[in-house]
Amino acid sequence: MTKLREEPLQHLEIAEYLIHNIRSSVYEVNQKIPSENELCRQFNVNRHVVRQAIARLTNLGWVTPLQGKGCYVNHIPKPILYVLSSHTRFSENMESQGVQHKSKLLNWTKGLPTSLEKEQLTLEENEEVYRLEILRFIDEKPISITTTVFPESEVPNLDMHFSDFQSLYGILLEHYQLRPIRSSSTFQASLPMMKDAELLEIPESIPVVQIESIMNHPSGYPIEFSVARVRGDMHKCLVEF
Amino acid sequence: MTKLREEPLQHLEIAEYLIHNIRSSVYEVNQKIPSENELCRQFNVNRHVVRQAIARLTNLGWVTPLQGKGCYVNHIPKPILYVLSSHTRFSENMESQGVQHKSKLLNWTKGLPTSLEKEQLTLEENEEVYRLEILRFIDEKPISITTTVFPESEVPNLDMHFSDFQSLYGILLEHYQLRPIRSSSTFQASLPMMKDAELLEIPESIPVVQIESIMNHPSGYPIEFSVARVRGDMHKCLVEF
DNA sequence: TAGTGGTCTAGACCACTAC
DNA sequence: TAGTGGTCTAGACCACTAT
Repeated sequence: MTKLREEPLQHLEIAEYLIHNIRSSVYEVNQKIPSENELCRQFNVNRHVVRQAIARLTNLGWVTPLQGKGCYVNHIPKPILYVLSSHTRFSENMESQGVQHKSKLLNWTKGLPTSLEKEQLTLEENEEVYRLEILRFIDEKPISITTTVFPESEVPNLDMHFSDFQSLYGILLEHYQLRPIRSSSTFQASLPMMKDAELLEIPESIPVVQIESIMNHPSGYPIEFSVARVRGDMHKCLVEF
Repeated sequence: MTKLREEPLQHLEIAEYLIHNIRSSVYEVNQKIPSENELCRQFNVNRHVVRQAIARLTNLGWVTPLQGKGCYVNHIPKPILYVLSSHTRFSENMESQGVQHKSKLLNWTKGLPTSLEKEQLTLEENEEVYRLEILRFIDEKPISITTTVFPESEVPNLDMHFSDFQSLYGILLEHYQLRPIRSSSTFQASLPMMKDAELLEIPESIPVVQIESIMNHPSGYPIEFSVARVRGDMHKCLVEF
């Protein structure tokens, strides 16, 4: 009996075949790739091998399998440009590019800061903070989750203005005549936490950029510390010097 | 016959168990986790299920399996801070933090630019460029790959200075009295290309930050366009305003 | 030689979707 | 009901490492 299989790594070959077909639009965006059983017949391999190949594509963000339906080719959007400067805000950035956007307040708390927050905002002992979690959308698709923290003393009764939440900076400007100025930002690529991946509707293996920013009061002291987790594939950040 | 299995998703449970044990240092860094067969016995499941769990950990960057040896817990380094400003360079950044670093010229070419390069460097028709690929190390571990492009006219005979390559900016300063100034940078998270993942010695599922920079001549026109792919887990970029 | 991870086959049952 | 992807079992052979 001669062995049918001469070269190993069939799952890699199948993965490459599939990626090639996606790249060359043989399988079109938002359409299905052939079913697992179909690919088994096509390559004359066990279903497990096909599933290994598809797992690879899923991890790399090419496709999303849906139980009972099929395995769909993802739409990889052209990344939105986000200009990082001392004065730019999310809304302004999106509007300057003519992009339809939206924000949603996921939840908020008032209480004692973490030690990191305390340090970044140079808070006094026992000073309380407002902590907001905001989910932002572009073209109805979630793009980022931001956790942002203010000293309670700077924005007293902030939560009174949360009904019909639209824009954080709208609230600050309207009710506190406050226009925070970006002092510094750090950014880093990482994999999302499971909770963030769910909210952003991406698999756990799609990277996010984590952007930590410190915003100052116009008179110079820090009043906001925020940590944003942004879909890496939808977002490109620009800094000019 | 009662079914032995009541709840599904055993591979997820095993993955969580393993991650928990890594977090709490039951399995220590640079040490092995139990072998696949060991875990099969421990959880009384098929080896395939255990492998699914380990694949998950591998994708998330927790462990690296080595054929014939075992599956080792990765060391997740504290990210190096890289300050992005108009004048900072890689070497200076590393030295200011007292970090041992090194650069290696992987290869270089001289020829016509791509359309992107031509646009970014505002080149004339048929103007040639030097294109260098540089691999950088911190503490002997690869951290980034940079493709950097110069108009040939700005650095004539650049390749004459590549023997004993140490620092790109050293060469520019010594032989051309040139100190490029950062004009703008964009950054974006993504998964590495296969070739980059190999050079950076990371699995394909570990994210990288892609940083595109345009550097100007002191008199203001662009003379360098570079694209760096940096290990996301080893690198944190700081911008001050 | 024994143990490890890498690959593959063959077959089963389940949950979900479409019809 | 048929087809899809999700999960799991049982068993095999391979390549590599340690001894």
